[in-house]
Order: sequence, then C-alpha cells, then structure tokens
Amino acid sequence: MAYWLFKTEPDVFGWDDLVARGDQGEEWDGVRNYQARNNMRVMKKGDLGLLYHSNQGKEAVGIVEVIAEIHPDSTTDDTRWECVDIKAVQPLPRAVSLAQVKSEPRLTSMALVSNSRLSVQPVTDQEWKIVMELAGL
DNA sequence: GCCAACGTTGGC
DNA sequence: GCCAACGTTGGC
Repeated sequence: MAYWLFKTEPDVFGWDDLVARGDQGEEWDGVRNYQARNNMRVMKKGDLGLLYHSNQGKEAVGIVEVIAEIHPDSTTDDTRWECVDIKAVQPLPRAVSLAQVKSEPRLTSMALVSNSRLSVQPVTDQEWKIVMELAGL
C-alpha cells in the first residue's frame, strides 16, 4: 500500500467538508497538473493519504483513504484530466504543521518541503511513520 | 500584499 | 526544441 498527500485550501474545500461527505467521499477534481495527475493514476483503492491545508493552517489535519481509482474528472471535457475519489478516515490527534515538517531532520526530503507547489504528492513509508508519530498516532 | 519557484504557452 | 513571457501557487 502506498501513501500520499493531498493539498487543499480549507477556504474552498477543507477537512470539515470532506468529513461532511461521509463514506461517499469526494471526487478530487480540479487538478490541472500532470505530475499531480500522474500520482493519482497509480493510486490504488485503500491507499492512505494526508490531507494538508495550504494557506490557512499550513498543516496536515487528517487521514484520508482512496475509495475510487482514476477516472475522468467530471468538471471538464478535457480527457487529459482525471482524478480519484477520497474519503475522510480520521482526524490527526495533533495536526502536523509545515514548520514541524521543516524542522524534523528526517522529513527534509518530503515533497511538501522540496516541491511545495505540487498538489498531490507521494509520501514514503518512512515519512508516513514519522508524521504519524508527530501526530500522536 | 509581495515575491520566489515553478509550470505552461507560444513565437521563433 | 529553445526560451522568454506569463500565470499560478503558496509561504511569509
């Protein structure tokens, strides 16, 4: 199983919104970046991810699960853009901030630091474990 | 609100 | 296929 990180602006669609969708989850549409799309293409049902709030908060706030693999993005007719569906699994007992990630020596190679603009990022097993520690899990 | 970093577009 | 111009993202 692989791990991921999904970035979102809480003003537009945040953790609370995803929780409100319940088990039916939400189509992660609107991604218009090839790297981010390519990451979604290789996701498998059951993969887990972090939900990260950019701009407001700048912290990972919850764990999400991939519930539908890659399919066309219903918000566009452009066939280049595809997406997955995700649902909220559980909130992190302690949100993990960008500042924490940056100051943790073992996390300096996380895409969140090295490629901060990428909206859907891979997270390694090792990174996941460390983030879970920081989150209190 | 500024600006650095990065991706995309389009002229050549 | 290169690269300048432009737009967007996201931290500060």
